Amino acid sequence: MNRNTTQRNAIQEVFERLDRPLGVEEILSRARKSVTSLNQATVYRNLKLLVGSGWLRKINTPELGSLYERAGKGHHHHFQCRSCDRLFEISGCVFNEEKATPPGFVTEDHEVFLFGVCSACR
Amino acid sequence: MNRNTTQRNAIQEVFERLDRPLGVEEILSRARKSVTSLNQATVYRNLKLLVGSGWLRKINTPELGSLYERAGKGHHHHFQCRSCDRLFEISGCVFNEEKATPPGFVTEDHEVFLFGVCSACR
DNA sequence: GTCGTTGCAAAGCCTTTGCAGGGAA
DNA sequence: TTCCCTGCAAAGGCTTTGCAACGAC
Repeated sequence: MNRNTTQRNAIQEVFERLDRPLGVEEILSRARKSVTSLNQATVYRNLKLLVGSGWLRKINTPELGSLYERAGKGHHHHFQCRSCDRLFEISGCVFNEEKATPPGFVTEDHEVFLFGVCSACR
Repeated sequence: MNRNTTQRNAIQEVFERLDRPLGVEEILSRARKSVTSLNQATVYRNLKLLVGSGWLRKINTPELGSLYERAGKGHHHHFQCRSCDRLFEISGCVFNEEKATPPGFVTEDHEVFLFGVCSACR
């Protein structure tokens, strides 16, 4: 079974504190404030482990590469601010899957990304 | 100015013939049928050139990496078949940007990906 | 004492770039 | 003849993996 390590705890604490989608680089630099020796490979391994255990969800964004967010928030979409390059969670979903699906196709899932300027950058 | 090369012509012909989003690997292998010596670096360079000239558009998909499609088709979205891993263009857009935008945010653009099974695979 | 975990370095993808030769205009 | 374009190989990002030492239990 999984063990409790300071490295993994540091990574999880970063997510709990910031509560928004994060990239590897930011996770690494922030978690290093508590565990100086933290290695990039360790971050990758733990992100994979946390995704596998259902604690994290991986988001493959069109413009920011792969980001990670806490799982279990229900279906939602994301907003990318082109000014500060941060990704925000948009709760709720007003997207009509049925209307958008071409005849003959079967839609199982969908993903929406909005791009623009966030309230803090305006 | 740009010159007319057999390599670039071969690449463009692949798009004209298939008329759907294509990845580098598929472009390369198909274009090689007419230009055997075609190199991967040449494909990358021409794709960038064709995007720059407005002939192609680059699509960064969440699950299939970067694909390219002919530009100038107007705003539309994409459907990814999880059975054959092909990307389809969905004409029209029933997405309400305003409704989806969080208060205080400004949306300039959006992107939608549907996932499921295409008509051919059903 | 186990065996999951870590750091480090090497290796793997995908994409870009330097360079010298080749070809379009 | 010019100089854009190509093939090849090397190099760059990002991510994964092999290995020996380490540490949780």
